[in-house]
Amino acid sequence: MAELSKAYEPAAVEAKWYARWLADGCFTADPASSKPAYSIVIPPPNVTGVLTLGHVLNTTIQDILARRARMLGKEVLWLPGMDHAGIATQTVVERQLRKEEKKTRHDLGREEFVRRIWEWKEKHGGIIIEQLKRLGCSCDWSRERFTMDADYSRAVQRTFVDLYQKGLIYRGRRMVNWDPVALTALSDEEVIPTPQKSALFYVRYELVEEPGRFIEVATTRPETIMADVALAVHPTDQRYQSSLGKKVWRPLDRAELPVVGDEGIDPAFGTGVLKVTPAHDKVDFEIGQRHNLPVIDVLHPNGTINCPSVPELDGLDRFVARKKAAEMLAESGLLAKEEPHESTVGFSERAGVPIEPRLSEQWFLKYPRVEEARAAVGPKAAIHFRPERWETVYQHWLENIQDWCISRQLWWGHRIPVWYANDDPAKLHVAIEPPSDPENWTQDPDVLDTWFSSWLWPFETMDDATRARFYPTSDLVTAPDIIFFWVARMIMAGLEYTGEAPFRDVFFTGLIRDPQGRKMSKSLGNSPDPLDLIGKYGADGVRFGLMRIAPIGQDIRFDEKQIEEGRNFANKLWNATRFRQMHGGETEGEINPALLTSDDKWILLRLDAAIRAVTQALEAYNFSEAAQALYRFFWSEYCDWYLEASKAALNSPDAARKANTLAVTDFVLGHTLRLFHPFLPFITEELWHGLGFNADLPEEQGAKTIQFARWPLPLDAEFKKHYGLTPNDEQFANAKYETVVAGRGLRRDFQIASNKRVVFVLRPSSPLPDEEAAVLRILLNAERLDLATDYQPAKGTPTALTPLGELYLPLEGLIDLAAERERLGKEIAKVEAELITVRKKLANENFVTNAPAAVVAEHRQREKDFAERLAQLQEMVRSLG
RNA sequence: GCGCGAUUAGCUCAGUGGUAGAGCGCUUGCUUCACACGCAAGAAGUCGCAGGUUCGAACCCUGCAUCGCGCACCA
Repeated sequence: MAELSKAYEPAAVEAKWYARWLADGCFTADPASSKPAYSIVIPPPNVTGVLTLGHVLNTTIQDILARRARMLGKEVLWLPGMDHAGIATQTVVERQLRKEEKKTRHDLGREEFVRRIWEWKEKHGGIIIEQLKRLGCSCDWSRERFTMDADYSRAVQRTFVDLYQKGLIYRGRRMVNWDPVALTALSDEEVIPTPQKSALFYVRYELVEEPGRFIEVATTRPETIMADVALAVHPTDQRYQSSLGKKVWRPLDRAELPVVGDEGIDPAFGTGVLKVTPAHDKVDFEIGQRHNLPVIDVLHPNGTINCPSVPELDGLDRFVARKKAAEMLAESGLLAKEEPHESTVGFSERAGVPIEPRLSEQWFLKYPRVEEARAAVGPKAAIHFRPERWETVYQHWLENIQDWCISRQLWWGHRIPVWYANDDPAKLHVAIEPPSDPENWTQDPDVLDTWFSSWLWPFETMDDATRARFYPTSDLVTAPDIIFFWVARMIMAGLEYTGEAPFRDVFFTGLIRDPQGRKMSKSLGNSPDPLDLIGKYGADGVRFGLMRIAPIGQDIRFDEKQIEEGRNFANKLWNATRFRQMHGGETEGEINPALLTSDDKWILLRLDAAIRAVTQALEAYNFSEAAQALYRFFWSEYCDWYLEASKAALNSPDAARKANTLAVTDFVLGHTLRLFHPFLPFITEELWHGLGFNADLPEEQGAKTIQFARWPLPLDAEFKKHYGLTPNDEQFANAKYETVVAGRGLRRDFQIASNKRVVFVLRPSSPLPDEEAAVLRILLNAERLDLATDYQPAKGTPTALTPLGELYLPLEGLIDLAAERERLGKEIAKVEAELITVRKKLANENFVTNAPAAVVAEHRQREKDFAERLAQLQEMVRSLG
């Protein structure tokens, strides 16, 4: 056994073991293995991404699942990879290009720009992969995938062609969400509705037929007036009956517009009149369609005004133009008023600017297998969501699903596999391979939405042998904000292309917030760098700290303090193990049942309870509960009680007794390390070897690495019988520990420092073996513990009633009748209060007749105990005189 | 407007019908031969509010309030 340092130093340990695991191929999944399969695909992080706490939470959970599955004897595949992240990546490289070379992507041209992105990817991409390794993630790196890999790209294009041939993909001129910064269309899901303070402008439109009479229209967008093609009112609105069918003059860019009636108008909003601008609003576009109105587009793709007939506005940015247009209206007396207004505006998820509804030619997908996808998720269906409430959200989205705009006006991504004939653009060639006479065709310039590739991730990342073995995957761990983007779409793609649901259990994590409850964000700077945390506290500390506070599906308030606790816990584990090591010897083998102490039996029973609790919590995906159970067992039960109590045996001259205690210690530690391993992979591996638990094990069961050691099973009835573990043992040990607490209480009450060696006297209620007294003495940090059935304390000697008898702390100079009387008085008051509560309950006939018998019996027992105790305490007071 | 979640000790959170819990923080005492990233002993809560069901409610039901999140609307 190598000697362990005083404090756990994670850095070297982590680096050493991760390298060893990789070298030994521990994470590599073998499709030929005969073990049952377990698989997870990682939600592929963006190639531009760096590790966030959200990733840490997410991947730690996946690692726990994967490592536990290995310990359960499964063949595990945790398949990692990255997403090419169309807009994000293109934006990063464009920014760099502008900064370093003062060029745009158009200066380079498409081919060169894409080459630059690949260059960037090789150089800077995938930082996050190295960071995941630091965290200890047991991914099968030999199978790492990228959504732009050649064969993956081919699969994406094949999917496009297939869906086109099935008639599900079509091209159309539609209203889409336009990002005027990234200059591309977006899907509805990429638009974030955001409340905005703006202004409502009341604009006066003069009636053509009745000069001098005006209709007032409330609008938030005066800069689009030039694109107005009508005014609309509700057909039954009494106020405007006389205007229906008449015409009005359009301000700014003077023209005659009809006044139409449309059911879609809300008479209660503004003045009840809507200016119809089909080119720049989805609802207006629909009204325009219904009334056969023209479409006038007055915006350039980048959001500047395109209206040469109004030179004052032409070329201005849309927001500058808004102010200018309002000023112009005011000058010409057509602005009745302007009032503050709050409305919700759609923002581009990526560029962070308001999107612009825009009519354009795009590719759309009519989702396949919608009904099957709905049926596939539910309590009794193939896929189960945790927490279950997300199933409602999923169902609701699928119920109201709209066609998916899948084309993007970007250069970085999977090129749409469509060619248009040069002599007839309506003639299409839709195939993975270009036409045989490419000079006569032009390929569609657009690429596909990144999610159109991600939705194939669970199966297109696997080769045939891997897929045959590991698909469908077992668990998916992700955040609920991508239910629509990713989870739902993967289910549909899985059903369409594999005929199966792509996973069984989906675990949704919570969101990590800062201590004030705000979302972590770059702009707030409230997001700590997980690598800094790992450097400071160790990967195990970060993992355990986070797992302990991550309740099922609830948002998490992050505080570095919690990570510090994780680190402290790892250190505790380290030192408790070091204590074992200091008592030398090789790992002990068989436990001799005849030599077991009550403490030994107690800790074995506690271990049994911990194994059950941890296993049960993990099976329920309740990671924080599992971490709590481990924490409590190891720190409060093993370290605080067992380890201290075992010092009695370890310091005794009886070698057989000492060896047996070490055997129990080794049994408990060996099990504990395995229970901890999914949470704390590095330190448990180090200690597993440091203490030699790997010796004598077959290779597939932990000789080389603890990750293949068997997951602990609860102690079965046979084991308990063989070692004579009964509830009585547990009760006796508990009585002993209660006695210790009472004795320490006496110290406190009489202000005796905890390090001062004192003499305690116990008048035992039943005979107490010497070795038990020795344990009491050590736990009380006493010079001596005298057992005396006939002990006559001096009047006023501090006395505590304990389950093992009366415990005295006789010290010269401490005898203080008044103090002792007061102390006893307080205790009597406490017991009396409890007694009253219990008696009240028992006096209630309804309770006695209706409550379960066991509950009533329990109350009766308590009444008896309290009454007895009270009598004893009163007797003690009386004896003080 | 509709829906979902939260509300328990100063803080972060467990606790689904039978004596209110943990960690941190706080107070006090300890460099007790594994650990000061520690040990021991404490103080600390009308379980958001109001009704109801029940012998009994933090827990079940109804309503309300506050905070957060979705969806819809948004001229």
